[in-house]
Amino acid sequence: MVRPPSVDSNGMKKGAWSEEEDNKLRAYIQRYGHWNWRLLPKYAGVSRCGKSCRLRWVNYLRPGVKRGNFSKQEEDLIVQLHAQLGNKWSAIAAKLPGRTDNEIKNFWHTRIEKRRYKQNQESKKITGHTNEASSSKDHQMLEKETHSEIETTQIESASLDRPTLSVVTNNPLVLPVTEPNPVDSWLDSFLADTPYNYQNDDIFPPLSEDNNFLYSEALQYRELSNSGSSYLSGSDWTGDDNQSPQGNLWGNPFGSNTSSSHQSGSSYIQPQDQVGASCDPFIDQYFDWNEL
DNA sequence: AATGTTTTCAACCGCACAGGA
DNA sequence: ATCCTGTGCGGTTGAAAACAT
Repeated sequence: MVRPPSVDSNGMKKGAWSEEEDNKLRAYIQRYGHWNWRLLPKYAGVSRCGKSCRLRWVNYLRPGVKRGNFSKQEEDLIVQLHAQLGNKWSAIAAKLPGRTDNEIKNFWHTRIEKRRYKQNQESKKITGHTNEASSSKDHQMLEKETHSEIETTQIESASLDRPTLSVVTNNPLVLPVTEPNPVDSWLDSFLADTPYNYQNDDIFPPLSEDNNFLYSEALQYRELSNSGSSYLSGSDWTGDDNQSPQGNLWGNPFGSNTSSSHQSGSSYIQPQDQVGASCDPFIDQYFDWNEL
């Protein structure tokens, strides 16, 4: 049920993710967090646009993401929340631990909405009402109907806030971002299940020439960045325009002045301007920036 | 067993918004 | 005040899987 892999005009892969890509992305984010989605794929060694990486992480790789059928309780909650919030899938997802907005959206359209459509059609047959509207229009109307039907339903404020992610690392360059339980428990379970031991530096996939940030390229970045010209192509998610990157290209997200905040339920390391280091601590192991 | 149809859901796309320069 | 960039969201797509004939 996934799109076959393909490569766009910018050399970016599209379509289904391979296990190798998943492992690279997961390993990188587990270690460093997602400090900049646009630049992240380069450092992580995946030929994907940042937007694709974010989506893959958020909807599939992120620890704690539940897969499989929705329980009756979850379904009821979705119905109730949709009545309150409408198509605010991310807001609904925030109340269902482990469920993503994409998954809930799909669930709504393929199960709940369809079931109601059928029920609606059946009740119309019984009451003798006919409807000449096209099926798609019917669908849209149904959504409005179902929305208004339960609009008055009052629900208890669900205290099921999605747990947030801890960035787990033992790299001294990375400030650990820790969250209170129950985060640790499910994250530990996840780590135990994964093929890599992400807390072990020796096992982390090493830099390689063909899939990571190259030394020469780093020099080029730095040179052009300092001169104020744009080097990177494809700053948009889709990678199909040529806007120049803004700021922080050489910021060190792992430095002493790193701060963190939370966005969409995960720890988010905010880069701070700090000339003298690359965005990737690995690069710093290989050469002395002061000599450049 | 072969073929056609429907269902499912991962992934794509474009837009809007926040925040920094 | 304006522009630019990064990010997140919601709608849509499309191919595999499941089901029906």
